[in-house]
Parts: sequence; structure tokens; C-alpha cells
Amino acid sequence: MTTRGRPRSFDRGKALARAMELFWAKGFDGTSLADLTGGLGINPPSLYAAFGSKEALFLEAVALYGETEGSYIWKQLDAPTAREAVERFLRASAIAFSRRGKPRGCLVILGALHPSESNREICRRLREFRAQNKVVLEDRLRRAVAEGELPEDADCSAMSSFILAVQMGMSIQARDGASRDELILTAEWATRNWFIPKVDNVASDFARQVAAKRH
Amino acid sequence: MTTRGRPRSFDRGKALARAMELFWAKGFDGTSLADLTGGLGINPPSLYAAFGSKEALFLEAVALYGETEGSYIWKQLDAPTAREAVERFLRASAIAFSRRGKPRGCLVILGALHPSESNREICRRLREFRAQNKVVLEDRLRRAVAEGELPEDADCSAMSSFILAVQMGMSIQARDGASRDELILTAEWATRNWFIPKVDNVASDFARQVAAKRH
DNA sequence: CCTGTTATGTAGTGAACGATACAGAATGGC
DNA sequence: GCCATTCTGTATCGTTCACTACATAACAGG
Repeated sequence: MTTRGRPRSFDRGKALARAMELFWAKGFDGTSLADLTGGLGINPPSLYAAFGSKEALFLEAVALYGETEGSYIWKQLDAPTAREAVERFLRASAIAFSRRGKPRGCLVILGALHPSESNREICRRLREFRAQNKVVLEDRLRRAVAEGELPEDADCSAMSSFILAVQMGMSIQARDGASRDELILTAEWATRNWFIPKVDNVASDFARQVAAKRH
Repeated sequence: MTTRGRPRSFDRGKALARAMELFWAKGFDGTSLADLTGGLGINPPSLYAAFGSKEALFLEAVALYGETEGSYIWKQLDAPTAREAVERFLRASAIAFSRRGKPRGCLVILGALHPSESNREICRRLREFRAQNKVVLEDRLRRAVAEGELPEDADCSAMSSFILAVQMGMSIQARDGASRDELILTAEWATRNWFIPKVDNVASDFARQVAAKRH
């Protein structure tokens, strides 16, 4: 009982990949069924038979995004030190958000921001992904504390929120047309001074010293 | 010839303020005319007579946002030093993005991210506002260079991109439900170490020294 | 009063939305 | 050959979209 009935006339994987790009470029609400059927070269009944609904297709598209671009970005956290991990993570984000011929920014970040009656579940799921991603990054920072790379009292939650805020901002800037080099500069700026314990204004004092020494 | 004809039965200013909140909460595409007429308590012909179109109403709403929340955020750049200016700017953003009883995040940042046939002009205008805002911030940083607060070779463009990326990210995090305190922590982290000239890894060396001294 | 002007409420417009009913086409199993 | 099964194209479904035609209501000026 393997393949009974009329065979599918299109490549489901390729269709999913194309749907991912459409959702990535236009968001969930901005992508109409007409966009999908037009872009995939199939008719509505074929789409519904293969994927179930627009919502289910979107969720499959997000899963595919996670296995491709998402994986490329998040595997950077495997770097030996947390500092390298975060530097590479943000750099990889800058690169993934500005690929030639691909939509700019991140599907998980920009796919559905405003909840409405029709996309509430989609919004919730993307939000869950983002929350889970924060846990992953925060855990990586906690490991750095355990390994002595970061001080015991480092606020890993605040650090990870900050790093992800930069990534989210880069996503919007990519969408606004920022070049890859500009995105990379933003990424580098975020980790430029890495972690300096907060001893009242010692950092700016230090900055003044260094600045003075250079003249 | 001041007030001929039947007088308007609603307060145009209050209606505009209410429309601003609706657009702010749901975005341009996510706010239907039914949402607007329902929220404003008027019928479509009254809305069109008073504001012209959904698009024109949105642009007026953005202008109002700029005069209220936008003004509150951007006037912080008047602080005497650039460091204070940026710290206050991001802190004010965190506060404005998390007001009780108001939509979370920023109308200019989140109002319309994905261009489509119907919102292309809106998207373009918001993008213009964001680009103009970057110019304003970058100019403030250049002033700091001229005044000697920042070194001559400071990359004001990259700095302002970075700061605005953090602000954009905070906007999404606010929308994701981050508390005001979390947003403020993110903001503070962004300026925690402020400007340290980039002399190969001197910052992390410094961090290690400080960390060692504390034990 | 009457007239001109402006705003209002009712009730729609055509178009696009996501999703389907249905009949016919293409396969495997017998 | 014939049936059960699955997919395909055509032609919609009912709903919602932004927007408006039209008759009437409420004012100012005369």
C-alpha cells in the first residue's frame, strides 16, 4: 500500500521550499493563497491536499527555515568560548539576513508580529520559537559562567536579551535595505567590548585613558 | 464662513488618537476599516469625510505618534553628553514601549514591515522616518566627536546603526511580552561599556584584569 | 421661512480573501 | 477490464476587504 491513486504532479519538497521563500519575503498575512498557488505553480486543491491549510504550510515552512538558515545561525554557539560564540552568532545572522536572491531578515522574527483573529496561533508559535531561542543562548552564557569565562554574577538573562535584541534589530535593518557590511558592523559593535564587570564607570575611565594614550 | 453645514458629530482629535492606538496595536494591514469605524464609533462615510482614506488616516496617526511618544524618546538626545543622550534615549524607548494600557513597541518600527501592493507607500514612508531618525542620532554622535567626547575616528554611522538595532529589537521584545524592567536591562546593556577605542582585544584583557582584581 | 452646504446612516459596490464541491484523470491491485 | 484510491483543474463558496452612492439630517446665511 505504498503509492495508490493518481501520483502527485509536483515536487512537494521544492514546493515547500518555494512557499518558505514567499512567507519569508511577505510574512504570513502578506502572503495570499493566490501568491502561493501562483508561486508554486499549482491549484488550491493540490495545495490543500499536500499541506492541509495555509497555516500548516507556514508551520512546515518555519520548520524548514529552522533546519537551514536557523541551523546555520545557531550552530555558531558551539564555538569554544562564549565570546566567539556570540560574535559568530551575530555575524552569521548578518550574513543569513542579507543573502543575494533570498528575502532579507529572519522568517521567525518577521513572519507574524501583529496578532489577529486569523494568525493568532502562528503568532504564538513564532513567539515560542523566539522564547526557546533565548533559552538556548542564555544556557550557552551560563556555561561560560560555569567555565570561568564570565564572572559568577554575570546577568546571563539580560545579556541574552540584549544580544537577541541586536539580532532582531538587524532583521529589520536588513529589511530596510542595510547592506551586509552595515549589518556586520552592527553585529561587531554589539560584542566590541564584550563583558566588562560593572564597577562604576570604570569602563569610561578606561576609555579615556586609552584615548589619551593614543595622542 | 467658518462653520457652514451640518457640524461634525465626533471629536476629530480624539478619533485620531484612537485610530493611532489601533494602528499601533495591530499595524496598518492588521487594522481593518471595520476595526477603525468600530473603535472610533463612527461610520465609514464620516471617516472618509474627516480623514480621506485609511492611508491618509494612518499617516496622520504616525504624525501624532511622532509628536507624542516620538518626541518623548528623541528629545533625550539633548542631554549634555552623547553617552547620557544615548542612555536616556534607549531608556525612554524602553519606557515608551511598555506603557500600561498602551500598545507595546513602536508604531514607526512595527507599523508596516512587509511591503505589499496595498501598503507600499506606507512602508516607504515609515522606512523614510526610520532613515531620518538614524541621521538625527548620527549627527548627535558626530557632535560628540567634534566636542572631543568621542575619538576622531569613531564610526558614528556604525554606532548609530547599532543603537537603533537595539531599539528595534526592544520594540519586538516589548511586543513579545518583555517587562519594562527587562527592556531597561537590554537598553542598559547596550551602553554599559560605551565607547572603547578598538585596540586589539584590549577590552577583554581589561575585563580579565578587573575580574582578577575582584577575587 | 427657504436655500446652500456639510455630515450622517443605510446599504450597498466590486475585488480579494481562505477554503471547497465536483467531476474527471491517473495510478495500483485484482 | 474494472474497481478503489488519490490527485488535478474548473468553478466556485461565503466572508471580509476598502470604499462609496444616495437620501436625509443639521447647521449658517439670507
